[in-house]
Amino acid sequence: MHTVRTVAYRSRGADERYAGAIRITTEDASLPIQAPMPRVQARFATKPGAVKITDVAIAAGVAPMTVSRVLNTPERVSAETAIRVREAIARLGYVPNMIAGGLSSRRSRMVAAIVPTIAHPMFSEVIQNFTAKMRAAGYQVMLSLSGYGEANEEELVRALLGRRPDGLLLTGAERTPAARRLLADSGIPVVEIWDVADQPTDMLVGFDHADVGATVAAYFIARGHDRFAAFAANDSRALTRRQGFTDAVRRAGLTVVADTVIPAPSTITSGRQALRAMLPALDRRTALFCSSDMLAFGAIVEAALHGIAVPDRLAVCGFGNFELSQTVEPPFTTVNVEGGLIGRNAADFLLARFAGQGGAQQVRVPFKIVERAST
Amino acid sequence: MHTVRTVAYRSRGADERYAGAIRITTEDASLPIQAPMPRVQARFATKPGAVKITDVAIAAGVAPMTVSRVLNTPERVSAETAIRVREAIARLGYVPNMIAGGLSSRRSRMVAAIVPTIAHPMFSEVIQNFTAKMRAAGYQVMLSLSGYGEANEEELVRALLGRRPDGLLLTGAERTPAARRLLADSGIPVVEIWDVADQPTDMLVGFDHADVGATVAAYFIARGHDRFAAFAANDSRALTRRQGFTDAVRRAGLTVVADTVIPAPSTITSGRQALRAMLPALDRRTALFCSSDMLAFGAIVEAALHGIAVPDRLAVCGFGNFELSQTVEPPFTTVNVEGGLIGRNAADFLLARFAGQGGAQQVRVPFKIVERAST
DNA sequence: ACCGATAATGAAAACGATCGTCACAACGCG
DNA sequence: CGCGTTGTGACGATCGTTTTCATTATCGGT
Repeated sequence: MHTVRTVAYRSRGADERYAGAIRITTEDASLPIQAPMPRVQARFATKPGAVKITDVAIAAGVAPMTVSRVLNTPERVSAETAIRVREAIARLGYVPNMIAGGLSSRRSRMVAAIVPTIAHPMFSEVIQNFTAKMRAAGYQVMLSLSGYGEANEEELVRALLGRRPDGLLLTGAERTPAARRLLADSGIPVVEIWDVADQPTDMLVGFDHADVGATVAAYFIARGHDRFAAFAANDSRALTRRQGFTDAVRRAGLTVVADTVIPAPSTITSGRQALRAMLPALDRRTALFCSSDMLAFGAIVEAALHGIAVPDRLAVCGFGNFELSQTVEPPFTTVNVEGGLIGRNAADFLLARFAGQGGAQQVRVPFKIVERAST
Repeated sequence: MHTVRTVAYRSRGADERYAGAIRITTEDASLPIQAPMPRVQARFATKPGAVKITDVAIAAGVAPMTVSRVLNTPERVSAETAIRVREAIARLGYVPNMIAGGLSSRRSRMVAAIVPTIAHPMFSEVIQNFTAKMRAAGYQVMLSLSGYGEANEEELVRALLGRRPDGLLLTGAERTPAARRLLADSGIPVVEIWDVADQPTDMLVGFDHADVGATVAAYFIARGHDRFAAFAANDSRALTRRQGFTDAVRRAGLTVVADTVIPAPSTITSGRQALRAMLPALDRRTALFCSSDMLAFGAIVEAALHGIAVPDRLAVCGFGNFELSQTVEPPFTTVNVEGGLIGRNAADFLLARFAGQGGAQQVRVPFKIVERAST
C-alpha cells in the first residue's frame, strides 16, 4: 500500500551543489521528504514583466499620480477619471506594489505581533480578534511565534523592525534592556498584552496574574479549605499566577501540600501525570489551582480514575475557561479572561495612535471566577 | 469572593458601534483613554531621523554597498572591513530597512499564508511547523485568517499579493477562477495544503478527504456494523469526508440513519447537541463518524450522560487525533493526519522553488486510523 | 471681465536599499 | 619585471510608488 509514484532527484543544471530536492507523488505513503536548505535564491521572486502604475496610467491616459489617487484618495479625483482608471486597472490586472508604496510613504500598513504560541485557545482568541479589527482598518498582521524560550525574542523583534511595521503587539511586559532600547529607538507604537507592568514599554492591555492567583486562594479559603496545591506550567505568567496563589495561602497561615511545575506548554497529559504524582498527599481534602484549564482537565480525569471525589476530596480550579472545562464530569471552576477583549483593545490602541492620538494608554481587563461543580 | 477591583464600562465617544471596551485604570486616574476609529493617519509611521545605510557607511568609512555586502554576502568582504562595519552598525543601532531592500532586490523574504482559523489544533500545528521552517531559512510568514466563509478569499489574496510575498500557502485546493488567474499572473510560487486536486494551482501537500471517509466506512463495515451516522461541520473538506463515508456505506448496501451538518467551526458543544438530536435513532447499534474530534468528544460525553454504551451501542470515530481523544472515557478511535508534516513539506516545497528548482511538486501525506476503545 | 478660491491633474524629486559595472589594489607566475 | 588574475570597494542606475509643488481648468460674486 505504499506506492510512491514518482521520485525524481533533480540537480540544478550543471551545478551539483544544489542537487537533492525530492519530488514525490504518492498514493498513500509514509514519506520522509526532505529538501536541502537553499543556498542560492532565484534572481527575482517577482515576475519581471509585472504591470505597474505607469502601465495603468498610460492605458487610462492619465499621469501615474492620478492612478495613485484613485486608489488612495478617490474623493480627490473626478468620477469620470476614476472610472476610466478603474477600468484600466481591472483590464490589466494591476495589483499595486505595497513595497514600493511603503518605501515612499514610510507607512507599511502592516503591524507585527509576537505571541508564544497559537496552539492555545487564549492566544488564538486574542489573535483572531486583533487580526480582524486591524484588517478591517486596512492593516495586515504579521504574526510571529516566539515559543516559550524567551531567548530569541530580541532577535525576533529586530527582524520584525526591519520590515518597518506601523505598530507592534508583544505578549507579556518583560523585555530585555536591549529589546527595550531597540523598540524605543524605532519610534514604533508598541502595545503589550496579557500582563501588567509598572513601566510598560509603551501601551498595555492586560491583567495582574499574581492577583488572579490571590483571588483564587481567597475564594478557596472562603469556602473553608485549609490544604492547597498548585500545578503550573513553566512559563513566566503561569508561574506568577501560582506565586500569587501560594503567597496568599501562606499569608493566611495555611499550607501548600503540593506545588508542581511542568514544562510549558501545558497539556492534559501533564495534568494527569501531576495529579498521579500527588496522590499520596490526597489523603485529606485539598484545593488545587492549575495555571491552565488543560492541567485542570487532566487532573480531574485522573482523579476520577483513582476514585478521588471531586469536589469532596479534591476541589479544582483552572484558568482560561476553555470549552473543555464544561464538558468533563464534574464541570470545573475556572478563571475567565476575555481574550477577545484584549485583542480588540490592543487593536484600538494602535489604531488610535496611528490616528495621531498620543498618550500612553494602559488598561486592565477584568477576570472573574466562573464557579462550577468542582469547588 | 471573586472581586474585580475596578470595572468601568465606557462607550467610546459618540460612536456606539464600538461601545463596550472596558477601561480599567488602577492607580493613576489620569488616563485620557479613549480610542475612536482613526480617520486620519499620522504623517509618517517611521521616525524621520532613522539611521540608514549611508549613515553606517560614513561611520565605518566605507561605501553603502559595502555595508550591504557585510549584511547579505559577508563572505565577499574582508574580515577587517566587516568588523569595522559591524561595529558601526551596533553603535548606531542600525536596523536595515527591508522595505527598501525588497523594492530594490524584488524579493520580500516573506511568505504569506492563509488558513481558515488557528483556533483548531490541526491548522495551528501546520502553521507552527511551517513558520518555524520558513523562519529558519530567513523568511517571515504573514498569516491571514480567512474564516469559513470563502467569499473573502479572493480579496484576501489580492491584498496579500500587493505585498509581493515570495511565496504563498493556501488552505484547500478550491479556488475561484478569478483567484486562480490572479495567482497565475503574479508568478508567485503557491503551495496548497490540506486537500488534493486534479489541477492544483501550483504545488500541493494534502490528502484525499473522501478517501478518509471511505476508509473509516470500510473499517466500520469490516467490524460488522450495519447502521451508520455522520456528524460534519459545514466546511467544504469536512463535508467531503462525510460524503466519502456515506457514499461508501451506501455502496455497500447499508444504511445511514443520521447525517447531521453543524455550522463551522466544530465544537464540543455542537457534538453534544447533535448526539442528543439523534438519540431516538440509537435504539440499535450504530457506528458514528465525526468530521472532527471536537464533535466526537462531545458525542461521547453526551452518550455517557444518556447511558448509551460506547462502543457496544454506539461506536465512534473522530478525525484529527487531538489530545482530547485520549482523555475521555472511553478513549476514542480517530483518524490521524500529521499536520506538522504538511507544514514542513509545504515549507520545503517553497524553499526548493526559491532555490530555483522548478517543477510542479505534489505530495499526498498519509493518514491512518488510530484504533481505541470506542470502536 | 476680473479676481481669488477651489478642484483636478501633472512633473519631478524623494524613499533606502541592491545590482551591474568598473576601477584599483595585491598577488602569483613565467 | 611585466602581465593576467583575483578580490575589494565605489559609482550610478534602478526598483515602483508617494510626496511635494506647480499648473491648469472651473466658477461664483462683484
